[in-house]
Amino acid sequence: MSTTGRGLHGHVLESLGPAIAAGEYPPGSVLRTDELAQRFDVSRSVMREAVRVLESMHLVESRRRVGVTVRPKSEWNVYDPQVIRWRLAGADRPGQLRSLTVLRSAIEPVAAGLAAKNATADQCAELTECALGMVAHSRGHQLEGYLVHDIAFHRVVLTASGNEMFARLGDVVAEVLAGRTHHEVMFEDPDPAAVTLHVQVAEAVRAGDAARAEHLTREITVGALQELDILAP
Amino acid sequence: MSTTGRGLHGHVLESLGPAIAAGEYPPGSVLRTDELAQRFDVSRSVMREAVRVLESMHLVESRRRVGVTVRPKSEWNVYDPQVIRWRLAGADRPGQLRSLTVLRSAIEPVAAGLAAKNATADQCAELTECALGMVAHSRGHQLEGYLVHDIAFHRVVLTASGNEMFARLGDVVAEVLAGRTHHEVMFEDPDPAAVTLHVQVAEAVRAGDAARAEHLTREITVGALQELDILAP
DNA sequence: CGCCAACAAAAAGTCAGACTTATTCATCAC
DNA sequence: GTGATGAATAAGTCTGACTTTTTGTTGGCG
Repeated sequence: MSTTGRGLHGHVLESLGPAIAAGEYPPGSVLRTDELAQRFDVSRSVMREAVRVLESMHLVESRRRVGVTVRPKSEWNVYDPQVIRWRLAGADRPGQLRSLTVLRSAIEPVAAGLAAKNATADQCAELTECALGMVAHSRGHQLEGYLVHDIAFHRVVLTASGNEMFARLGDVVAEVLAGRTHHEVMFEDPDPAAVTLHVQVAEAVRAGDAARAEHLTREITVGALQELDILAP
Repeated sequence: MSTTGRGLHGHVLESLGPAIAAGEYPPGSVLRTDELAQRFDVSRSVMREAVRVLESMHLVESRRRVGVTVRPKSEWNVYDPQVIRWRLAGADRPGQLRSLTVLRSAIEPVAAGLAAKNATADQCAELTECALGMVAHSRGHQLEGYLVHDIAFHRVVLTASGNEMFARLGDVVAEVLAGRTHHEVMFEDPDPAAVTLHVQVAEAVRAGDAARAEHLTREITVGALQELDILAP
């Protein structure tokens, strides 16, 4: 599932990245390339490549004579899927999940509205298929099957919006939904009302009713916010 | 203004990144590290570091025996500020500006609503200061001064929302606003209605009126969409 | 006592070359 | 035609020497 890990430098990243993302090294901490190379038992070339990648994510800054310093969290490229994964794997997973859910609540309704205008016939069909799959797996503890269709549903909506920025949030939404199912309390079957809303969104998109698609999706995201107690009930 | 450029590998990136982002190399194009190193007159080590960064942005993929292949645009990390800058500097600048403006229209109203709940007293003061600055520079071709306060205003709102994901869009919004002023037709003074809206948003945030702040900001973004003919007038 | 300049140390940056490894393609036997 | 064998290729890795920038210190001078 993870995209990195190929090559030695990937291996190093997989170990060092999460550590930094988890705040193990407070902002301003200084790492030396040579020391890191020794610690991970790789050559300086490999370690330098890893540092370059961390630098491109704005997790660290490399300066001559001083070393590799960890940047404050406020400067990180928090939209980098890799960084998101690393943070979700770490200590501030709950906070990260909250931030991302709020982001969802802003993006997805607008995306659904655009999808109603721009979705192709194929995408409409795929959407109803996903919604029906959700219905089919909504009862009797088929959480995994439900999740698959839920993820696919939201991914199609984001893609069908026609906006590339929205489309690229598909992976993020997938992480959030999967996280909710796997790590949060989610032993019971999904809320029937939420399932119905998804079906209705699919209908609205097919009908080209942008306002309705947006409104219904907003109700879905409001539900997601309430689950995390971000909104008052 | 640009964060990259330090070191040889930065120079290479500054040249190769925009070229790829501009679509100069169609998806699937194959580059060889050694050839690139020769072309840019740098050592392989340096070129490898540059390629690693491009790889972390998902602009290219490096595979043994085949080379460095350019990925399809749909896989790029389009939220990477560097990638955004590169694309804004290239041929599909208009499309990029449209995508980002739509993104703004989704994010900023929600951010303003949250800001109304979470903004500190300092942030409220800063906000009104920005709004007043906009008013002060809204007449008599003081576009640069107006822009500075406009950017600051939106940055404060995004930061005051308390959501780190929103906060990190400050730079993106700045790019969009600056782009509109510098490269689009913007010879006349800003729309007085827009200026008023900003002042009112500042008031709503200070008053803690989330719904009003969100609604007013939505009106601002609708105006931005109309400017680009994304919405019917 | 304070300030500026020269100097020395430290760590990243750069380079060149040799070697390893995975992958692909072509060849050949079956 | 299919599957195994092998050679070619380009990335991956390592090492060691060298350069450059930055920082902190030292020492001289006002």
